[in-house]
Amino acid sequence: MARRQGQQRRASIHDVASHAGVSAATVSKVMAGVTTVKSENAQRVFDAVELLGYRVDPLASDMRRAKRRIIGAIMPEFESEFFGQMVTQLESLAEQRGYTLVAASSRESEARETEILARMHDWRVAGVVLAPVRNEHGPAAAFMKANGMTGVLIDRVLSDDAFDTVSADSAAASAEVARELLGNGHRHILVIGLGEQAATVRARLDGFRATALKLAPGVRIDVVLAETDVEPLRAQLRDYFAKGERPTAVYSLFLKGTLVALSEFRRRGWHCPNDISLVGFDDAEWMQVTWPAIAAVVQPVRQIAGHAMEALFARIEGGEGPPIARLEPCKVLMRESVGPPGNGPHSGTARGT
Amino acid sequence: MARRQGQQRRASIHDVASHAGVSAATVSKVMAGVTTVKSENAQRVFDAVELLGYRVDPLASDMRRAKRRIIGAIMPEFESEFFGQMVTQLESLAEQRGYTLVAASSRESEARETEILARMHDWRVAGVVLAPVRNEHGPAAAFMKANGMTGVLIDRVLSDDAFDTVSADSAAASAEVARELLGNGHRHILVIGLGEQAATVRARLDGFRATALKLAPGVRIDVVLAETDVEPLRAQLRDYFAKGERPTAVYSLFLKGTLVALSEFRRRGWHCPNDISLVGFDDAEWMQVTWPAIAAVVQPVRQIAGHAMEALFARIEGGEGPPIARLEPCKVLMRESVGPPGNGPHSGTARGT
DNA sequence: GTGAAAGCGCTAACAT
DNA sequence: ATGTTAGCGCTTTCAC
Repeated sequence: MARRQGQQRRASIHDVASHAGVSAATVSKVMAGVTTVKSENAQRVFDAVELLGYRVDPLASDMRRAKRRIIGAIMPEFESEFFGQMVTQLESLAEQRGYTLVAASSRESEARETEILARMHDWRVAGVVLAPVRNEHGPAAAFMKANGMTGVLIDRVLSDDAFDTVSADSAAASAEVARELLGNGHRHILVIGLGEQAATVRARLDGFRATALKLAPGVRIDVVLAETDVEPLRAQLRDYFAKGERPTAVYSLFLKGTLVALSEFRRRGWHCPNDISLVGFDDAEWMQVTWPAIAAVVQPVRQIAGHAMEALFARIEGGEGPPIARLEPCKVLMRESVGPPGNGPHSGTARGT
Repeated sequence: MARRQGQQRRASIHDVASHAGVSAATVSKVMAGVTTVKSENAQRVFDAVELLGYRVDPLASDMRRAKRRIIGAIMPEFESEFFGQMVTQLESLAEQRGYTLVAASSRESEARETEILARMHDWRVAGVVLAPVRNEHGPAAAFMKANGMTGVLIDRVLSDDAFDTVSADSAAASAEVARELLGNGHRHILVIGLGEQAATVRARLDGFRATALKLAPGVRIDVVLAETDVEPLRAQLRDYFAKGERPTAVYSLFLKGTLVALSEFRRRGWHCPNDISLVGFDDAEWMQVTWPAIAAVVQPVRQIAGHAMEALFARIEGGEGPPIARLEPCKVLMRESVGPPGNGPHSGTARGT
């Protein structure tokens, strides 16, 4: 039987006040936990609150206060484990401080990113956690500066002259990947990535290359970088292998690259680690259960979220001082997709389904 | 050089009014697109708006209006592709109608679910899209009813006597899976799932069983259902195989079950589809690139989100009538993880890494 | 056509 | 210790 939907009017602070026989101001004080209220009156307020099911309207409350207790979060996407976990963390941390998190996805578009930011500014959010599509030099960060917004930049950033930044220590993690691969004896390695996320991809590439060259000056490092999207990368990778290149290991600088690499291996009938080794930046749940399990760099989501919120609230509460750039250490999980080179010969021909 | 963060006061409607030499009421009308304003005055308002960078404060605006243009979305989690895509879709649809989506994760807890809902009620959201942890009979839906909230239930629901519901047609999809597996010759199939999400899991199980039995009355269908969490399921599955059970195919009723099944196969050294076939409810990007690719039921996220929002806005705008229960058709993607049984003998001993 | 007045639900000074 | 007053930024009658 269709119950009628629709909001019956909720009790307001005045309803409570008249039920309790006090003024709205007193109710407000009781709700705020001010102790200077006569305990008898406080009790009457509590009773009325109970009776009427009264709850403070956070919007009306914020309206009067100086700052709104809303934090905005802008992520490039919500579909990956990484950003999903990030939003979950941020939400929970905001909530702990009595703030509401409003999250939005820029869907990898800088234009949308700025639009969302403008809307968050309209909402007069207390602060923003921005995971920019590209890096700290994009239009969104500029908008935040121009409008005096409070914010923290995370993930695809290194450091900024106006905002605190928190990201994974890509360079250090990549250096460790280099040590592992070189230690396994690899001397011809392909690195794949998406170029425009400059900040972090550059750090990952440089960190890898520097350490690899130090450990084995003769190592050959090929790089396949696409500009914006993942499909061009797939095409470039296909060309690369079609030319007859036969690296013994691939290091993918981002999650979708790992998927692309895997699917290209499949097309050619190569198996890890016998035909080729694979390590990816960014871990995912499925990587442990595939055969073979895929080695991956695990980003410390909780630390990034935690330090981002810490920094943000410090600024919201008026904290001064130069911006701080944090790099959080990653874990590198070496799984079965990595082994010594040349365990099995490459099959020279593609043989996919 | 640390630029000072912090909001300089934004222009209010009164600032615009005085700059334009009109009243706030007129500015409000111009912003709302009312046409009865003298075009000369309208122009002066536009100029002032431009000059001051004025934008309506949506919260203050909602304060005065009857209903707030905020939609709440509550998902069990944000970490999976399915719910990530769902939130992205919902956000975009809400935005198209001039609403803001506030999303929150119940983290698979009914207690938290109700808490979040209470907070959304405090926010006086216009409506809620709730993907309940369990099913339509949980405390959250009850809270919504008790408080006269407007809402739509999605995903782990079948139908409700108070709210519109939208979910994937689990039964039909499972029937198709049954046809595929039986058609391949399987006569001993294991179905695994998580029991407490009763609504959909039950539909998936029943849909599968009914069709399987119709096609081959002698088929043996084993069921391993865990109550709440995924780890107990893993344990039960391990016991099941340890007893010497050797089904030729496994149908997992939910994503994490597919991962668990895969990892158990690995422990035992079984490969798909030669040693055992596998189909999972819920698709994921990685399933196409693993070796072998995993067959999966693809839920129509866009349709679910679209119809949910349609139904929700219809109710928000006062639509009456009995609740509608929609079932959206799924796609079943048969991939390499499914083949005829007995292509290769099971290796009787575990041989994992 | 336009503006004055009255709030939405709340809180913060300031009186009392 | 409590109530009164004055708004936060906006919209909406309702006179003019």
